[in-house]
Amino acid sequence: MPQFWWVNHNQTARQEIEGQYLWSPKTESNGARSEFYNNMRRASPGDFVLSFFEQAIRYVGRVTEFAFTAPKPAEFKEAGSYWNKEGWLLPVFWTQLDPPVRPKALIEVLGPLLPTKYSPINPTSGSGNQKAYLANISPAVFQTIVDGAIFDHAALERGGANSLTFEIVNEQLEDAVERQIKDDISLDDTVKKSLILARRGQGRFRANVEMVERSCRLTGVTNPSLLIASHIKPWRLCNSAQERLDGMNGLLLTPDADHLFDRGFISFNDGGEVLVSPRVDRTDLQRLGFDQLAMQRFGFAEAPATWHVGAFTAQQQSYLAHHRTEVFVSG
DNA sequence: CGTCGCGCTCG
DNA sequence: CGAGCGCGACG
Repeated sequence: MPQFWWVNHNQTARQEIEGQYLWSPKTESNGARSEFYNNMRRASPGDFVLSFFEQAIRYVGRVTEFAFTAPKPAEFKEAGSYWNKEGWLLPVFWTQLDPPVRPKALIEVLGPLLPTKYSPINPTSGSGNQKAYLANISPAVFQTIVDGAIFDHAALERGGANSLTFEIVNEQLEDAVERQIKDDISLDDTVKKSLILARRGQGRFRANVEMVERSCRLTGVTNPSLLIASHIKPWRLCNSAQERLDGMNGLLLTPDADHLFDRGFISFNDGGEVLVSPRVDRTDLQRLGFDQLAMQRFGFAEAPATWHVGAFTAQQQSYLAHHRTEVFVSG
């Protein structure tokens, strides 16, 4: 069952609709957790989103990918200057709602349907709630808004095919980092070459990882030609040449395990336990190609959401600790 | 059109 | 308390 969401984004709606995404900081500027920002990680592919700005719902969107870590979009300019530079990017395919729907006009019907906490608008006045960003709403609220207006439901269904995906955005972010590396006069050419090869898990980085890791932690596969040298702390988020080339910042994974790890669907804790993100259920894991070997090896069909894959070194643990911020923890 | 201050809601 | 992707007034 899809979920339904409502986003208040008066300040950035133009950019976010144009770019087919939503972006939020991970926390408030003082570090406090925010239910509305955490909802960015709860939103799943196929969910519906209502876009609220200038006091009306003007667009309807469909989530096309899980959220992932990305810098604050440059096109925001002055808007949200107090937000952190790093946040969640949620790909959403938007279509226009015509005519726009003013919640205030429907507030008598809408009010009782709204949640008592974390509501996107005041249930009696119908005014937008400044505290709110991405708010969870009931199917009834969604239906009430959308009734009477027109949006291209078929386009929303097709939307995923031609909208932003993790691969495309990640590619853009990595390209920008790669340009910085190439322009960095403090790095010599051999280091630059190693750093750029490391992006694809090749060269010196892979050799360094192979000194630490021997097989895929999830599937047990040892054949090097079947394994990818994957960064624990993602290449695009590393802060130095040292981090990008550090063998302790890598794991050897089969491609499907790498896919799940890279997106934060699975992670590892200090004790070497596998953590499965609560936003992914078992059928999702299977659909995403979770290796049959792993299912046999760990009895996944019967097993709890965590299982043990062996100890990590202290340095690996420090990288894993960063990666775990990628894994959504409920509450 | 942008800025400012008043709200309310949340931790 | 302070923080926040709203709102309307005022220029």
